[in-house]
Amino acid sequence: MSDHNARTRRRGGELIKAIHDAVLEEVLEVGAGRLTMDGIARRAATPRTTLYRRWSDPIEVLLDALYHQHPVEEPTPGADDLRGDLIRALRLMVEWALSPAGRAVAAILTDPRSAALMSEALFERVFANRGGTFTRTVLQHYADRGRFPAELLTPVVADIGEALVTKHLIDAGAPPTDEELAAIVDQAILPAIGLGPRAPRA
Amino acid sequence: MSDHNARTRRRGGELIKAIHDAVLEEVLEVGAGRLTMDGIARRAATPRTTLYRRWSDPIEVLLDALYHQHPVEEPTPGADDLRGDLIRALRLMVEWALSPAGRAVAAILTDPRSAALMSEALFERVFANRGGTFTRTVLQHYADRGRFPAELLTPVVADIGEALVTKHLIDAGAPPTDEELAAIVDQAILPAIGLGPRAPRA
DNA sequence: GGAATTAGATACATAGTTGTAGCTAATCCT
DNA sequence: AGGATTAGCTACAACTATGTATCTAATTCC
Repeated sequence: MSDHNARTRRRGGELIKAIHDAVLEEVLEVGAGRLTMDGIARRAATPRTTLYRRWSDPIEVLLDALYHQHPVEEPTPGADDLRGDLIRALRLMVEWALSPAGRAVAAILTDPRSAALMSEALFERVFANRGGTFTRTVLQHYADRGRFPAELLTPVVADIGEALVTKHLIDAGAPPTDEELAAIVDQAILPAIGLGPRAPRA
Repeated sequence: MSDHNARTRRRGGELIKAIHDAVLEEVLEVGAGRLTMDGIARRAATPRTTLYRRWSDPIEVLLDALYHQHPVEEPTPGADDLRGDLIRALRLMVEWALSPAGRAVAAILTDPRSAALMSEALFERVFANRGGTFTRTVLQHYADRGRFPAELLTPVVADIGEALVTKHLIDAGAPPTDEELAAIVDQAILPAIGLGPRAPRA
């Protein structure tokens, strides 16, 4: 019961969460390169001194915020619907990519300073739920059940869906529609696992 | 013959080129968000005033530099070697992506300020030689010659190669080797145009 | 209830970026 | 050769971010 409705003094976890939220908002607005302690502090409505007590520069704050982000939902393969499960997996990925955390990761990856500071640990944590897990989880599930030859599930094949979704986000600047996700599944992923270009139904 | 060996005063085109080169170097080092007139001017060894005479802020300089970049080499489909031509097309793309211009584009796309200022014209100019042309040119060539059903050459299919190369660059932080390019062609592109996962030779 | 902790409000000297201005001198053009 | 451009140089005032220091007061913990 730490948050009745009082505008009292924040402390510990509550304060840190507010700061984490602030960096993620800030990075969306100004980009990773233009993050400042000042900007973050203003947005979190806290004095800069509070930031310096915990972090030494803006990128540290950002990386820390990402590190404490909730992991993304995992795709859970359902009935016996490979095609549908793939589409759902990609939809999950789109959702993540559009979230503050997802967009912050994009900002970090192309910022020289931030990228250099990104630890192995964070890389794992962030990419485990992004780098190829969405689609791979589903494909693995159906490969294990013999719906297609397991040796076709190569690293390249596991990446096809995520790669195309990422490219769409970059090129179009907008998330792919469900039809576009379906096209990716039908025209790129399914053919690669031997379910020919003309076999939309799994 | 404007450049004997004299370290005389630069002017017009020569000066502008030096400035363009400077921004592209600068953006690689500090990122799009941390570009400053000051930094660019220092690197180009010219007073800031010279910059202000032409551009109003660092991002303008960067976008202008990109706009005047030489267009990338186009893939030229050769003998009758679809697979080889695809690999060569992707190799061209990797080359471009690693160039100053290619990396600058990546920096711009995830920087809120820069992205907002990127004009339609520049987007076209830059993406026409990137967004999907490498692989598409080759595929179109062979589709026209009936090497595979033309209706399989959808937008999604034309993007597969570029998407996977991009993803590799991001995830691995390094360019794909020739073997990896071959895997992309064999396991993702060729199956999508009906040349099954097990048919490495075109 | 009292001590320890920790957020909030200043304040400040330093440093870097920004636009602009004024002058000098090299280069181009005819 | 002479006039018009335009780069190079220097300076400056306004602003912003950086770290640090100091003091006050809210909250937590025992």
